[in-house]
Amino acid sequence: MNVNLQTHLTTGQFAKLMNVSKDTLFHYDQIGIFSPEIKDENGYRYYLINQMDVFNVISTLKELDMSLNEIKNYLDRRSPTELISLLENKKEALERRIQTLERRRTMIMEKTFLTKRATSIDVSAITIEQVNEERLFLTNAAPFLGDKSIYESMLKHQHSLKKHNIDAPISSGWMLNSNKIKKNQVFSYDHLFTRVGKASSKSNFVKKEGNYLTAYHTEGYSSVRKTYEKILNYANKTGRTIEGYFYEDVLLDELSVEGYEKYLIKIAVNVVV
Amino acid sequence: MNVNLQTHLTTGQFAKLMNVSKDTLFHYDQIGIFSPEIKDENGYRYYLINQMDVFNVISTLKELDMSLNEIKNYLDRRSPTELISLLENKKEALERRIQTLERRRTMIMEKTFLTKRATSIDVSAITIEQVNEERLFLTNAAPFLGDKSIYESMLKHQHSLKKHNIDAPISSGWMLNSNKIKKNQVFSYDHLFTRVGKASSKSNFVKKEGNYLTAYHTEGYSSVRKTYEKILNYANKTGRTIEGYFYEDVLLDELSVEGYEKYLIKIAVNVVV
DNA sequence: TTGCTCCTCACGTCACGTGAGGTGGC
DNA sequence: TTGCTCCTCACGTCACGTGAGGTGGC
Repeated sequence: MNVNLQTHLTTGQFAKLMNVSKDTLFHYDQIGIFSPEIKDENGYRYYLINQMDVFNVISTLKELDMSLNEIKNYLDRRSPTELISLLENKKEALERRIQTLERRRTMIMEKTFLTKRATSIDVSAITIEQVNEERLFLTNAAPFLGDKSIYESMLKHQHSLKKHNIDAPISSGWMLNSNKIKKNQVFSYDHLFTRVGKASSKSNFVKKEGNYLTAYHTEGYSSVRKTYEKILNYANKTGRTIEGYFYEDVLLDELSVEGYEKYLIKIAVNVVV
Repeated sequence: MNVNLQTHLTTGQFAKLMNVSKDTLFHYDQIGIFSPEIKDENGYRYYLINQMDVFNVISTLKELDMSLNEIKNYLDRRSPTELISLLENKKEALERRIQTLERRRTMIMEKTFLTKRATSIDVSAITIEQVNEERLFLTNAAPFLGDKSIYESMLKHQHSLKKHNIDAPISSGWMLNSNKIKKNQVFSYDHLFTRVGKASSKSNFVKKEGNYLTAYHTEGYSSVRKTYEKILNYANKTGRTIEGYFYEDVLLDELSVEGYEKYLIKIAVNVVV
């Protein structure tokens, strides 16, 4: 056999060069998608450097989410025109993928920020926060008739999000008109909101910038009303006027704590100082 | 059993809401990572809307490349501080991922462009092309002593790329000092180059902008010298002065054609008009 | 009753990974 | 001889997917 170790690479060498495991090369040989140029009598595989090109093609196509079978099929009928249409398809897929990952990245950063703040917060304090404008997507909440209406509202909100193609949302919460609390009416939410990012066209409501009277609730949803009233009392005592909606946000959720009772809920409402 | 179809979702409904298959939910139930809140006597599963949160957590972590087992482990010991360190890790992984995909996107666009042009080229023509500056990463080619030195050079180039962390390169090729061709010296390449994008700090050579006398070779590497001489003759005949390096690029490679003999090779050299 | 959904096995698949046990070249 | 690399099975794994065959509610 004409095996020159200067120019022919063993399975291990080629694997190293291509940043894959030897098993991968065995596997490719076995399914017939990529075999060494030379097989010695003793069964040793020898790859040529120029096989790198072919291997790179396979890697590239694989990273474009093609299965080995699809790749094999493409390679069997490859041509410049086939390649162009393949690449144009893949380009779009890739861009969608990148967008998803970008959104996920914003989500992660947002979540990290919120969680960090949540761990350093004095949950018993009432503060005034300067808040920037935010774009929200709202749906109406069902009139409150027990847990059932909460479920209904959430379900409806989810379906709306799906319908409007809002995926990987940043965060969601509830809204409640402050007049209801002022007038001591029945405690029932008006809207569910989902933050949609500044650039999004999906927003149907703008939460205006300004000063928000903010408090935290730590004892689970069932007693959340107490904190609404705490805010109202505080505003009355300090002579401030509450305006618009209460915004209810979850700072610590299932990602970091287990069960609704441990959630950290933030309640904020615009005040005219 | 207290099953209320208004507030409890069946496996199918929940699957639809979460954009996954029913099998996924069965699977999650089986491995104990995510089970329905309620199992009826007849074995029917019922999920609560608020289980969406938990499921979303799993989806999110999965998209951060965690295995179901890792996710289960994290969920079992979750806490705000654990979450923060997890997210910070994942953020970096995500950014590396996005970068890779971005590079791949440029590569795809570049490749599409080149392939499109390659299919519309008159391969027998010699033309003068206006070319922008390009940043290259060079390694020296081994002195030509047959195929072996070609392999050695390629191997060395690849190892250099790996060493300098240049992955997903745009395209590579060979360089040959035009004086050698002019003086009819032995045909042997001087460098291998890899394009590294304008912003990269990895470049160690700048291919200058200017007019490049360009021809194409279609009969495989072994006879490539003919086209070099064709260019030289053309320059002499038209009274142009050739300068610097010949750049040898492959326009159609294994991605679209099978085998070196079918490659479309582009050869270009700077001319002072 | 029909059509749709629910269930549980058990086996398949995809792209390798993981030993186990043995060979071969400097 | 030692250490490293090569090989071939065969079985495992991960995250489901795919029938097959049967049940249950409006």
